[in-house]
Amino acid sequence: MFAKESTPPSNFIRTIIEEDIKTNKYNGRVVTRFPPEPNGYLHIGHAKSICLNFGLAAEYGSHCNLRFDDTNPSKEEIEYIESIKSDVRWLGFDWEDRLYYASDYFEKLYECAVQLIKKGKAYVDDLSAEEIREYRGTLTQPGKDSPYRGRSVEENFDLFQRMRAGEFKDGSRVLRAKIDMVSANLNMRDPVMYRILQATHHRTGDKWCIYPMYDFAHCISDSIEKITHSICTLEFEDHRPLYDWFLNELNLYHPQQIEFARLNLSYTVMSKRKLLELVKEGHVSGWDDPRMPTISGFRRRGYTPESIRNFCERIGVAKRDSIVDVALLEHCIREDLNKRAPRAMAVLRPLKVVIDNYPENQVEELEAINNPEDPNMGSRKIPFSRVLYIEEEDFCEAPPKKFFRLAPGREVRLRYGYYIKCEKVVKDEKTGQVVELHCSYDPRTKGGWSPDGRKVKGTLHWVSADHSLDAQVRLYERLFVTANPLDEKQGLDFKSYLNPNALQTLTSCKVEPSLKNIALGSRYQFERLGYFYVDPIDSSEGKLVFNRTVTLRDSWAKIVRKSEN
RNA sequence: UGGGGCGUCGUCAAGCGGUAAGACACAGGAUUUUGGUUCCUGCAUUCGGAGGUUCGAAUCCUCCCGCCCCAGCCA
Repeated sequence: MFAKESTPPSNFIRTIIEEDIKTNKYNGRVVTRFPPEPNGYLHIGHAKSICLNFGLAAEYGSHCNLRFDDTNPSKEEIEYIESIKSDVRWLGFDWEDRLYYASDYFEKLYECAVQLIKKGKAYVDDLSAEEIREYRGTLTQPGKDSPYRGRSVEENFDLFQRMRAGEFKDGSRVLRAKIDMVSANLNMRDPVMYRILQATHHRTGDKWCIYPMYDFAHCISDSIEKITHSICTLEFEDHRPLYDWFLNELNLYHPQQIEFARLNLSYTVMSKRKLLELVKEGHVSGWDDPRMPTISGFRRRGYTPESIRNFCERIGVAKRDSIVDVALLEHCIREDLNKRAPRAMAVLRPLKVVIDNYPENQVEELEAINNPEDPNMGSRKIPFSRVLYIEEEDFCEAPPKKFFRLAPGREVRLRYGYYIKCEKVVKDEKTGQVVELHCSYDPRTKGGWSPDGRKVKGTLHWVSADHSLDAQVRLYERLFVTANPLDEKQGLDFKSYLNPNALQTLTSCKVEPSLKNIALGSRYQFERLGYFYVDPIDSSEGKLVFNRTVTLRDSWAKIVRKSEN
């Protein structure tokens, strides 16, 4: 693990940076930035970008800025800014005193625009949005010049000043770069630089009624911050000529834009728009619903920042579109929690077991190891008594082949307890449901060892009925039933692939008494079941609510699945 | 049918003219008081296809095929 972390895999961005350092392109500097728009919560795709940008900076002994790309007040909110900051921090990254906003640069941006106007490289256009679209042409047909393209520098300057002064209404005019209406790259067909928006900005208030567009604001913001490598996703590749054009025309410090493929994860969706839709339509409880691929969702699910960082490193960085198997993410969190999470016993679907030959009222304290992977975590005592609960699925009246658990007449081990043998099955007369088991125990097998060396095939987890604590447990599965919900075959909407069983809430779970006063947000492995997280929001004094982060690998389930097919 | 990208194992992904890393997944086996963990073993004679250059090609050239992105006053 450490070897892996100390020698990060090679990728094309690192190669570019190494080359730039060698040729002294930026005097050996490496400065990056993470530039989210505060219009939604961060998802694991952003985590990839965060790890990349902050990681690269750290690797080259430099820094990465956090900059909010807040140029569109109609979509952006303070709530998102706060969530983004806390998510980046939670992931383990630090922007120190370099928290920036594109809106901090509005005045500078305005000056740049004026400069382009004076250079004859920008003009105010009175065409409507629809007309601009028409004049732009199509993918295969060139565009044509706006009738306003030939305005004088003086007129453009005057109009632009009056746009800023609020003399015109929304949508009536825009400022455009004068580039090339017949360019094969649509982004170069006189892109809009400023639009009029009579909106209150979350930071600048009503100071502005014109707002810069992404292409104009982003390159200049990068330049102001002396970024060296401006890393963004593939869809901006076509924008690079424009990025370069603005900086060249303005004669500004010029960072290098580099594009990589965004992360896609199987069994989920990654676009903010779609995630917002799930939130707004109530398919999930919020942005931090543990079913969501958001950073806050994974946090609430019980994922650790380490596991997510490790995942981001393992998936690599490249330019080809891909869908990473969510099994890799699950592997990363299991790997982390296996080493760190203390073990405990919890019974999700309790089946009552009475040990008939165990003395009534007797209680024994048995020793249980907290984490077999880490002896330093010590051990604890768990009470054993005559009436216990075991997992419903650990008993089978007519066991199939390879079923090693409890069955009539069969002996199994209770973990850290005794060997018990099923003597009698009690069923509900009406439903035929097994409601209780009567077993006998072998007093010589205390702790789970047999002096005569006889072996049992199965070891079950259990809790003492009188000593156990009640708990609510939420079992989470994948949000979608299909690996690629965007593959909308037969015209099906991605939401038609939503997994109706992605959340199952169990309310009559029983957990061992040592979990009495555990900390909110702590993580446990419930033996044989999976890793669980104490939900910090819904748990309270005397009320335990656990979220299942991920199940343990389950080779028995695999066998069952195979035999079913 | 314009422009920009991309095609290496089921999924990610190294490789940059010297004869296909690694991870996940999967399949066997060993160990095991978690059917967990750990540990072995197997898993691309082949790099989208076809030609060509070369002693030698996933790497260079040519053509072809496929996939993604672009026609917001979103980012």
